[in-house]
Amino acid sequence: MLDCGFRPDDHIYPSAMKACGMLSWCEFGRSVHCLALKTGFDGDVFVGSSVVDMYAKCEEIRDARKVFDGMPVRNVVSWSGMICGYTQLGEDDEALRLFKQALWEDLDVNDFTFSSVIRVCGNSTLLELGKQIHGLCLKMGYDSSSFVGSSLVSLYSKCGVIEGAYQVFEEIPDRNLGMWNAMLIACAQHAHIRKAFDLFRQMESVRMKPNFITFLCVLYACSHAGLVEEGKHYFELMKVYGIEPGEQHYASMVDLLGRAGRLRDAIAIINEMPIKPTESVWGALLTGCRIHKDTELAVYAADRVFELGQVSSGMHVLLANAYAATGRYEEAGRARKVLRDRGVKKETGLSWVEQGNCVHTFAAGDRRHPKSDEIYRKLEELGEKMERAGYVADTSFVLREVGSDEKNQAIRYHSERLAIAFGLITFPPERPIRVMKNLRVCGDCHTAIKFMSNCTGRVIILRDNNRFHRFEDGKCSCGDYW
DNA sequence: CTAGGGTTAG
Repeated sequence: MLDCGFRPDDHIYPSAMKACGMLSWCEFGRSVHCLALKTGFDGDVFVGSSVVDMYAKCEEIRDARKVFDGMPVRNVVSWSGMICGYTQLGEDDEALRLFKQALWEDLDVNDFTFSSVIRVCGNSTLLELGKQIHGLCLKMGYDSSSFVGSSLVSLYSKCGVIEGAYQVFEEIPDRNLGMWNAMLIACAQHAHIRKAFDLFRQMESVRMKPNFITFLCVLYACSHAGLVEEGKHYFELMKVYGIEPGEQHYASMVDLLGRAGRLRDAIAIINEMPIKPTESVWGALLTGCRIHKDTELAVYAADRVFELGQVSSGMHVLLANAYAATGRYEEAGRARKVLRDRGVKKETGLSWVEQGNCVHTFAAGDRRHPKSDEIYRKLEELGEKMERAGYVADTSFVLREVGSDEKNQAIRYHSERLAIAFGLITFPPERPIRVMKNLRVCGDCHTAIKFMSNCTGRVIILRDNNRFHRFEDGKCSCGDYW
């Protein structure tokens, strides 16, 4: 067009920008942006908004912000684009700050804006803030949108309030695929397996066509319940719907079979894959190996990961832990040394609990919390009760070679226990204690928390890196399969 | 007379 001597106008620039953003063609986008500046279109709100979006999609958020700040006129699209840009990069704080500023400046936010900002709350498990924004949404009449609805379903689910997710789902009868998928994944995370299968049937009966994400959701549900046959059924069903299984579906199947102890079947799936197995596929196998203590196979899988030339810290930790779990501390140490030499950091285990507008975070053995003394006293006191009820600490989950006293100490103060104790001394008895953790809960803590729920009569909801555990009356919703 | 920019689910 330019070669033919035509000049782009205020309609053409946004389209060109959109294309650059979708392709992540940052440099090309920058040139078009320059041309818009030179030809005097930079003051146009459509052009400006599209430039903001283009830079945000190219992960050049600072350039996006520079353009945003320089816009003479901004509207709801410009604000939403900027907020959404921050959410896509995981800059949750900045997204929320901007949203607040938009409200402060009396700008009308709409369903686009709400959907983005609710997602932020979900990602950061900010239940209280999320609820407030949900309320605002109702007040402003944006609560019937499927986009807002799926963000809300996901928010409540991620924050451990599955009832809230169901309620939002029921209240929005006009559901699109994203909303069904959000509800499905919520069921999977909370181990409401029959409900997940029900939903899938309902989708079929209302002729909502599942997509590749839908199948990831149901496979995930099967994996969490150890339902191998059902998983195979859905995997086969993909063909009927004409959906080619991707890397993630294979990883899911390997995860399902591996967790269920069918490690040979898992290997068979990998061998039959028409595409090259990726790190996540081998990672799923490693997880199965760890659970079922098959160190030989774990080493084999780890070797394959090394061949891919990729290093992610989780992968090395899996290998190191596989060695340690069978008492081969020397090799575990060697694996850790590889981690250190390559500068890979193991993620610190953290647990957090939300109270009002605060998030209280704990690490294992942490004494930094102002209420530390009270928390540890609570754990001591509760520990005695638990032991009288039959709890015995299982120190095989301590993955370091230390004396048994030290092991006992290490395991008593894992981060989730500190967070739960904080909840016990802070929240009224009828309120469930919701704790989030970034790593997998260890077997001993899982047992201990069952005793805790029994000895205190409290409902404890713990999210680990993978799923939710709901402890009540000495039992866990995962049925001890996780 | 028409036309352009921003969202969800893993």
